[in-house]
Amino acid sequence: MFKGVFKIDKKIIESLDKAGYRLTQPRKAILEVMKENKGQHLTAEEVLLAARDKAPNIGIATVYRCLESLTSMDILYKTTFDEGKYRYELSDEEIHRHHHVICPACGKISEVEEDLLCSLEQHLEDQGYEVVDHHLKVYAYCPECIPK
Amino acid sequence: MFKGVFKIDKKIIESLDKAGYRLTQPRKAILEVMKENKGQHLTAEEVLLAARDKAPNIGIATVYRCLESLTSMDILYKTTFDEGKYRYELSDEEIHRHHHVICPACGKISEVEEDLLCSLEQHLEDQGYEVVDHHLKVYAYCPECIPK
DNA sequence: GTGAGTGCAAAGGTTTTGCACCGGT
DNA sequence: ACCGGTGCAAAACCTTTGCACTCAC
Repeated sequence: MFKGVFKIDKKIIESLDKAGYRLTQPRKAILEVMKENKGQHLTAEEVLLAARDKAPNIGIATVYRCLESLTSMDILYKTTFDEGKYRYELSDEEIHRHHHVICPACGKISEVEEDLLCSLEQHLEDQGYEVVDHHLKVYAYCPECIPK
Repeated sequence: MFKGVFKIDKKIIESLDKAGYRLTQPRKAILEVMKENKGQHLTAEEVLLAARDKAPNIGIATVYRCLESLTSMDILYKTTFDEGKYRYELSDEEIHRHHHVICPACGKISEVEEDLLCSLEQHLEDQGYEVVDHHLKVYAYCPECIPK
């Protein structure tokens, strides 16, 4: 078991341990960065820059490999907002489903809390599907950007 | 006005003309390909291969440039299913909103007809947003792929 | 001590861009 | 005839991979 770690949730440490992953300096740095930016959607490049403060020698390949393994463990959620690159966010156990509102003008991304898709998922399950996850992106001008 | 074109919808021809775009051989080929594959989600590469039958000298750069301009005119819809590349489909005026069901096992993409998001959009508009579009992706094992 | 994990650099895949030429209007 | 559009090749990006070295266990 790993010792002397306080900045990262015990639950995450245990998941890593259970999956046989070592808690290395780069992984620690990345987890801290993701925790410090909870609710944000970071690119690999952004994670790299922030992680360099904690682990100066970290390289982009390591960032990608760590983000990938953390995503496969459901510690992170990987998505894209159609910009030609991926973004990662810390998974929140309370909110498994992802609802994002994207403003076409300022690009701000906010979260919608409501889960109003239960009936749709029920409908699919009635047809023999087994729903695993969903991702809803709503494109909407935010109050500050509404065009006149 | 363009003459001698029958394979492409008059409405699309008029849109192109009104926007000042010429109806060139490559654009014609691409529009035909998209029409022949209505309901499918094609990559630029797939469009290129299919378009070569109609315009043998067409290059990938032209495909990207055409797909881009057609997308900006809302003739095509551009999206991604998190594979590291974009896919394009012919826009359907009757269905402005995009609901896709993606099977994690076989990768098949099907469409959901229902629009069950009216209440969510109403909720956002009450908060001062102006909803423009949305894209819902549901990840669900299709009946043939349900794991035992 | 051992092998998972790392850092670097090179490669891979998709998309964009520069530029001279072509072809729709 | 004009100039938007094209084709080719090169460049730009983001992401992945190969390999020798390191460090968490």
